[in-house]
Amino acid sequence: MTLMRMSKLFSKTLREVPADAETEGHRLLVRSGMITPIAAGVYAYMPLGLRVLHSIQSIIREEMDREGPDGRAGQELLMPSLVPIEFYERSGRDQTMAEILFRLTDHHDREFALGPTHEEVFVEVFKRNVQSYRDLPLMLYQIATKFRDEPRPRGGLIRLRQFTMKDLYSFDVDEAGLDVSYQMMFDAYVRVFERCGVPVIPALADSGAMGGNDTHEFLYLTEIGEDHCLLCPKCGYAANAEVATFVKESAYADEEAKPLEEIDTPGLTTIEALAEHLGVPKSKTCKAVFYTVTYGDEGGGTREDAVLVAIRGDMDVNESKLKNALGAIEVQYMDEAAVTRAGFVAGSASAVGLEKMKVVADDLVVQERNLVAGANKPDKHLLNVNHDRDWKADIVADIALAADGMSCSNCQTPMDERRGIEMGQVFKLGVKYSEAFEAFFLDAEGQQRPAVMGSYGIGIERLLAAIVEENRDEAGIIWPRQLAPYDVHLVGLQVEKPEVREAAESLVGELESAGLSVLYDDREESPGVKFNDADLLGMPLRVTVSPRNLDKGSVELRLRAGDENELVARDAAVAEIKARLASD
RNA sequence: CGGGGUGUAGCUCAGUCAGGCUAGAGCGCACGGUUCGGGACCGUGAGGUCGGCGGUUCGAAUCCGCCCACCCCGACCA
Repeated sequence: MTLMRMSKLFSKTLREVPADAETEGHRLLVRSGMITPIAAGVYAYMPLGLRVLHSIQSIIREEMDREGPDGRAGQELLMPSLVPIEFYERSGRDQTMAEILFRLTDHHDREFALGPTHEEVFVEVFKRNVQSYRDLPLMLYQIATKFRDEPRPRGGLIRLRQFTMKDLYSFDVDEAGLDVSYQMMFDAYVRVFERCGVPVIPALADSGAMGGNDTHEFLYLTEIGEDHCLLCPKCGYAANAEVATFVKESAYADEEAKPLEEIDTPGLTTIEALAEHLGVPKSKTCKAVFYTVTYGDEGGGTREDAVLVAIRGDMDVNESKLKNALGAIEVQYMDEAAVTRAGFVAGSASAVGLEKMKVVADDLVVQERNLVAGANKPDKHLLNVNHDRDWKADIVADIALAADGMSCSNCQTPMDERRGIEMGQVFKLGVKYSEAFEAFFLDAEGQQRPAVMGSYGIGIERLLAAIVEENRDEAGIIWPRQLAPYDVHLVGLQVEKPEVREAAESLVGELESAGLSVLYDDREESPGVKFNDADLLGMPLRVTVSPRNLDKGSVELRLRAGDENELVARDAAVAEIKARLASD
């Protein structure tokens, strides 16, 4: 359809916004009638909104199908949403993703999940079709609906429970091949976001429940984002706060160890209060934080344990790093009540004298000398606590959270902390799934080897949300030309007058013949209503046909992104319109 | 899952604290008329299980209990 008459258009614009609209972009999408909320994290996509989603998908398909240097390219297919639970049991993700998995049971008590992601299904299908290295490399993808029972959907289209994802999976003979696939997808993603008019930065990320090694997220930087990342203004280092490293300079490593001393600290249960009372910087203290840790075991079950985490008092624990250091499925912060219940002294805890408890220490705190730490007795702390002498960590690792102003580990420049939304992520998975599913191929030497995999996702609705967030003003959406539902918004004023209607209809015909798509406002509404709707809906170019203009033998053009009206001769209208759109 | 909030017409909301006649407004919608370059105006009209169930009461949108949905903060999250 290259023409839509607004008198026939199913969705209508809203003068008032549903109260629960969240971000400005979300408000505009709802007000413009492009999307309609159905349930928490579930939306209906109306005709105009769907056209944009389709345009986004076309761009993504073009970039996925583009041939790489050695001729490899994505091939599109479609996997089911209904996936037998065994698939996820086999990869262990029925456990690691248990909370977000939508499960259902059929009439024969057979269990299924609504696919939250499809590594398992792709690797199974791969296995059935590939036996030889001659078939590799392969890149398979789909654009399909995913289901995730998010504990808390939010931000309009930012965190949905049902959404569309483009997910591509690469299969290579070895790591070197994976590197090629990964780089290809990385480059393709840069092009996709560029073409969609959304600025992103690739940032180092955590692979989390996906498994695997290298991974980058493509972050759209915005105040409404839920991810935190650290950016180095000098060398360009960019990383999600979950994995961001920074320079840790020890402050007291050179001090002579002094004798341990117990002091009274009545009522001092926070690092701030303690440091202030003693007149020392927070960095001179050692903070103890307790976590309940969940590990997966061989049988597919889980077991829990408690750990004490020691970190310098001026820093916070990075739970992702902690989880990775422990090889755990989950770590859960123990609040004061839980700590007390577990028999520890909240506010005066430390690893000193704590037997048979696993202790994880940040790699900085173990270097420092003569720190202040809890005495594990109410209202008592210890001075001059030293690692090795007074306590010993079972695991020493970088588990500190990077924060604004900390120094870049590449170039020592202070980094900026920013918020962002993850638009897409690329993972080097390695052989985790191919081994679990025995997806082997025979190499040139006749050796059986697991395919080396990568996986690459883009959230389509999230991208839509970012596009609107990025391309708007007070009046409405300003679609980038390549994504606009229609090229031209043709407004007929006083269309009940035959001369206006005839002029508008004939111009519509000419525009269609010229290959342009047209949203034609043929409603009998006042000019204000029509202009405001045109601004709200955001087509790149507005063309006004009215008695006033026709009297001058003209029509009027106005770029949505600009603020100038321009009269052009009716006879030259199509050529002028094409020129305006091309230069937009 | 913890904390907070909201649920009354298609939308935005008032009315609930202090129970009382046919439950209201604006916008939208329908019809008629006047208008026509930035969300016009006049008139007429349709539209409601007051989130649900139960209770208290002569009487419940209003008080009590349970439940549900949605939103916000946190936990959580590829």
